[in-house]
Amino acid sequence: MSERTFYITTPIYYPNDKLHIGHAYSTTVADTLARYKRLQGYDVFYLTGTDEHGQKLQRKAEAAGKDPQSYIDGIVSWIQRLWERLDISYDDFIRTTEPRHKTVVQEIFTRLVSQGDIYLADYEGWYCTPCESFWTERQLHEGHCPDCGGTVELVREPSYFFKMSKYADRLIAYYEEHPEFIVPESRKHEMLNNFLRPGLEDLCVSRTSFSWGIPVRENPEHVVYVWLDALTNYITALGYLSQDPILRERFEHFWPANVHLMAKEIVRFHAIYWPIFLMALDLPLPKQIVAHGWLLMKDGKMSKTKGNVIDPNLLIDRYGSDALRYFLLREIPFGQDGVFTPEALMERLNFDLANDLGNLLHRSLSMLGQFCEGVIPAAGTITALEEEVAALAVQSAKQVEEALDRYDFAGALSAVWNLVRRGNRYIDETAPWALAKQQDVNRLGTVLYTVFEALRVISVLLQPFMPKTPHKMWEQIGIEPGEFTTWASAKQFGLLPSGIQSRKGDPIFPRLDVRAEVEALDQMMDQKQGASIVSEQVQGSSTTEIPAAEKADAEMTGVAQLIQIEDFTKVDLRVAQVIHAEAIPKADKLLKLQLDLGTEKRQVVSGIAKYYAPEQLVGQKVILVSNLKPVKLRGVESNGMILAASVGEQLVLATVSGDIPLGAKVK
RNA sequence: GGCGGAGUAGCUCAGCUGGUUAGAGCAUGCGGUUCAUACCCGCAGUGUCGGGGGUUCGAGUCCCUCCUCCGCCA
Repeated sequence: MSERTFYITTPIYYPNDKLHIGHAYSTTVADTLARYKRLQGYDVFYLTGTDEHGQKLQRKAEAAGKDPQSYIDGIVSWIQRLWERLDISYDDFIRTTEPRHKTVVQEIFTRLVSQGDIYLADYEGWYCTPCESFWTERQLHEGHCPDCGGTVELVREPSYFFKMSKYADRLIAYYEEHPEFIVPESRKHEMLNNFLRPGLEDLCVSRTSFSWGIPVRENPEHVVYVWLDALTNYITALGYLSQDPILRERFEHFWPANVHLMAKEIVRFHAIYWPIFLMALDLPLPKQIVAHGWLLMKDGKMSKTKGNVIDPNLLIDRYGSDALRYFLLREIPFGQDGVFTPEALMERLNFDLANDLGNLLHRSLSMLGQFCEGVIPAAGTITALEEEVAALAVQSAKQVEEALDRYDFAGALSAVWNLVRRGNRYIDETAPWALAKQQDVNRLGTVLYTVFEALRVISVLLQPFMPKTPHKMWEQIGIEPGEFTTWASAKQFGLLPSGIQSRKGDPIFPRLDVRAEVEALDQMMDQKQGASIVSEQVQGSSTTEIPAAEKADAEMTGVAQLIQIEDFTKVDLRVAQVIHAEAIPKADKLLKLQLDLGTEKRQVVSGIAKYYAPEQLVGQKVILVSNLKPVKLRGVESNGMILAASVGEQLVLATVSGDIPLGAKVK
């Protein structure tokens, strides 16, 4: 294991409802940092998860006629599916209802009681159920909850309290000794001026008004306060106080966290309560609390009632996960609020991705095909111009790191795009088509080599932000992930070997019809929740209860069972030939197939062993779903799926009716 | 009311510890190019850097004050 570790967390999300692009933003930001650190060679642990307790969830489940856990399970699997679709590379997903979390929280609570940091006393206050918050008399706004304006009820109950005041001075000192602790710094001032300096009140850390929580072991009518429960996920997930020595070791290895990432509204819990809990447990404090802004909609904060939420799945369906990630990271100045508008999204996708990056790759490959038979030439004489491009590439790589180190994602991407634009300009300046006409092979070689080397650097630098795009670029350029795609390789210009056979494909980002897309997106938002139901039914993955009103809404639109042509074109079907087939030991249904797609060979595992003997298959032409995410079946990697028709116990392979080259697209 | 942040080209924003003619992208106008996804490249701009005062040889960048917006708290 590497010496350098990097532990990063997102907040654990509250699964009372489906998530929106604001949550996707937090998680994407954390993912980008996790990927960046992995590329730099850090031993990274990236944690996300769900915060599954609380009265709100209990009531929501009741309203849906379900027990809380099964209600939550449905939403959690929806969330996990979303993260999968967004290429979120988390190392663990913690759910606060898991035993590994609950038992440790109970143990922590017991310990804090026994050392006197938590004590039992009477609590009286005004309670707002939707907000799960207690308010003092004077905090109320005309007798109503100052947060939501709802009704409050006077509650008196014996409760456990945490002695916050005992640790306040130590925390202030910690802030002073660690000026980087809270990012951005203005949040630190808020903490100091509003809470720490005026004096912390003891925090009520238990509830008796509902039962959906972690029971206090020595007094089970009490459940642990949601924040004490939720925040500790950051240590329970790693293995704090685990029975398993390997997990305990993991905790020692990664704790303290390098970054707790979150939106600004929960900074207070992370910057005050959490460090104090940790002090009481005698654990080191996290290195940084990093707060980002909100993603707002045109008409303000996202909210279900405003009907301005947009299901991230719809955007992924339409534009792809990389495009969505790019937009989020590029458009929102980190730390500030950003505004989501269909127009802004379209501009970013068309201008930056399609016109600048996609077109640069495409035009370069096109020239390479026409002038060099698709083979990357050796560079000839290097002039000052090439040196300038090379210098910019190296500089861009450094700027990306500097920007990422200060959480300036927009700045990092803009550094990459400087290089993209320089690439386009370089092509104009050198006019390879003219060089080809003049048959200036030496100069043409230099120019095209330089262009592709710049593209290689660009692809390497994009890895943290857009996980799929670099692979698409490499595939078309003709390089395999390896020594030319490492993070460090971006700082060296001239690594790309010559003689590579490129494989020009479709443009990696299609140019979009702005007007049509804006209209479609506006409509999606107008449809409110109906829109996400359509998406779910297409995916067939939801176990979430759909309220009747929303069901009716979906039925009225009448399109739930239809798919768009775009949905179909996402599936890349190819003609392939079986060149080898063998049974997989201990798997009576599976065969391991080697396929020839013309341009490449593929290994696919197929569940057709009951119907076909391996020798029957060799030579057969089949239809391959070529862009299916790779999986391991019985430990054997499968890169795609072949199509077959089946009914009952009958199954036949789908094939082509005439002669056509391998790799031909089926549509 | 207390504390903090922000106000820079039509729009979205960059401008670190004060230093030569204030920048980028988009939008606008003109021109070039044809390898490319009607794409790309060049040129042209416009800005009293919220208003006013001050410190300084010199301030968008520091200080004071006022206006507007936002955040946290009460």
